[in-house]
Amino acid sequence: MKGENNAVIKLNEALQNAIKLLGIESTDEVFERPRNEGHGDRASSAAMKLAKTLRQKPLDIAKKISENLQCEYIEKVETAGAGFVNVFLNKKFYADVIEDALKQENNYGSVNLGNNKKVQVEFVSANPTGPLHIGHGRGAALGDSVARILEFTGWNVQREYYVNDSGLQIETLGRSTLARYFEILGQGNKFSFPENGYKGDYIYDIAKEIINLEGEKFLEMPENESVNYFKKYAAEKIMGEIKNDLERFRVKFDKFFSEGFLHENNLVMSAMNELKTNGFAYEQDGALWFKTEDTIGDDKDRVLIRANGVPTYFASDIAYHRNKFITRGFERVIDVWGADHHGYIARVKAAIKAMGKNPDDFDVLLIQLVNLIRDGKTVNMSTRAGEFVTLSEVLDEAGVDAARFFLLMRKSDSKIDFDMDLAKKQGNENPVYYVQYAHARVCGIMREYEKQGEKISDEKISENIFSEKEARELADMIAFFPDEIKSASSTLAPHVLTAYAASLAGAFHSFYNSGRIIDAPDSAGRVKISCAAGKVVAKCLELIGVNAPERM
RNA sequence: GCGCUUGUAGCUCAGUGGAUAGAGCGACGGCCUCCGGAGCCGUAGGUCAGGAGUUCGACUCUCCUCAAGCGCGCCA
Repeated sequence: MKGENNAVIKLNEALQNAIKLLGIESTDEVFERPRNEGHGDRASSAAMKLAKTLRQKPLDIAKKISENLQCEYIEKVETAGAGFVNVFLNKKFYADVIEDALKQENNYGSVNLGNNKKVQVEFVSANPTGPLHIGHGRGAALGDSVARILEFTGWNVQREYYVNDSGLQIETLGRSTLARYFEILGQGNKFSFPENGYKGDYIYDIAKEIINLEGEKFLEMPENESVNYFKKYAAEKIMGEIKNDLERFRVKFDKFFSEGFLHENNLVMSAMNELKTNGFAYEQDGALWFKTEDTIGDDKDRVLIRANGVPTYFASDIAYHRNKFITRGFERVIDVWGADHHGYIARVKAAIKAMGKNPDDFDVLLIQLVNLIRDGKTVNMSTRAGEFVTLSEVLDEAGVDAARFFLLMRKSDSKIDFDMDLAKKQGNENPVYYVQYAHARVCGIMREYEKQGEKISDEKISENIFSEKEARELADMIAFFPDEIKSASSTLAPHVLTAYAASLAGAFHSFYNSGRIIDAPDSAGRVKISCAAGKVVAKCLELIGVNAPERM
């Protein structure tokens, strides 16, 4: 398969053929990497898994498998423990791994898992009521990286931001801004600040802008007209700032989808009618209710349209997801939500089932809180109270690369301590520099190599380089890259790649320190290995949206 | 009360049924005549929250208990 390593494929096929010779029709068994050095370079536990179906002792099966194993890369086979098959690889394997990785250039690791199917990733979707903070940054980094990884693994990806531009929150935003407008003009007693209003300083800034643009005319205007103007102005202004922050954070969207669009085109009501027609909604106490199927996990029926005729947020969300799956034909939909919305998943899945789609095609990635730490202390944040550190401030301080790397280092559903002091450090205690440095170091070597009038040759790598442990381990890391990509893509988990990149960088640094690369007996081959490592590091960084600098 | 998530080294966390549980930071001790020392090598550090079960085999799956966070609204 394109993107995989040919040498690795041959090795795994040898295992599969050996298993088939036992009378098993098909198997997807592949070699694993044993933890313990004494257990060889690759191991398989297939014999133990097959013991039941074959009704033989695991160790006997293991012996048969090892006798059947035929592969040009295998130097020695042992059976061990309860029924492990341990394989020792020859040097040709590592040489071929590097040659194949280099030959595939930018496509190395680009395994096709998606078959060009349409998938939508919806993320950030922060309400335009205030600036993005570090938590939104985590969602942005995650959604964007997942989208990059899916693209790399053969999915047809669309990135979308859902703009909650109608409803109560925007009303509150407008009223908050209008209240500040009156306040600045010394008429604070004539329009009171809403109870759950937005208290951040940015609201004052927007009010001042309106004063500069429109003067004092809203002091005399009817409240409804003023609020309409203020909410529209403030929301657009804030949305503009959000877009600027996202662009700076290297996050691009294909579409900003407006909630207002759903209402203006009557799509919410038509979705509700469809549910009613199909028996998934009923009226009671003057409201319209969604009939939850208990099989999907939600425990009670939910209101769709209130007795006063106003649809709930859930109703818009049903219409929105109907639009994704049915109107726009996405075969798979991935939403990135804050973990505090987890109770909502069952409800939306139930709705997706009710519209005749498979809820398994809908994934929600939950992101836990980001705990910002400065000077060893937690910085508390609350959007409404106006106490928060904005994403933009974090980027000013730590830079885009450190911010993205840190936000993607952990799996999304565990909370992160974002240590501002560590992120700012330019040293080996900061993992992002460690990884970037490996890349810059490779580039430095390549520059030096070319300065000496040399270049990467077609000549095969001299196999005896791989009698050195550091070279073998680096080549082995490179051999596993396609597997890491598969894992990151199928579990929608960029942190797999940050962890892998750090290990790969470590393997390269060790290789570098174990002996000279240029001006060595096998320098042509050693440069090739370095070059392959540099390219894989660069690809990892690209997939998490971090720069791979040539100089630092 | 019910549900979701989390609990692994001093700290922050990896580990989607395989062998003796790993990494980074922090601590301690070494390595520059040399391609980039933003680096490398080594040492110490564990009741995988606790208990039971399934399995040839459990950090991983099931159940119970404990602890933390978050949900359970005709809010968004």
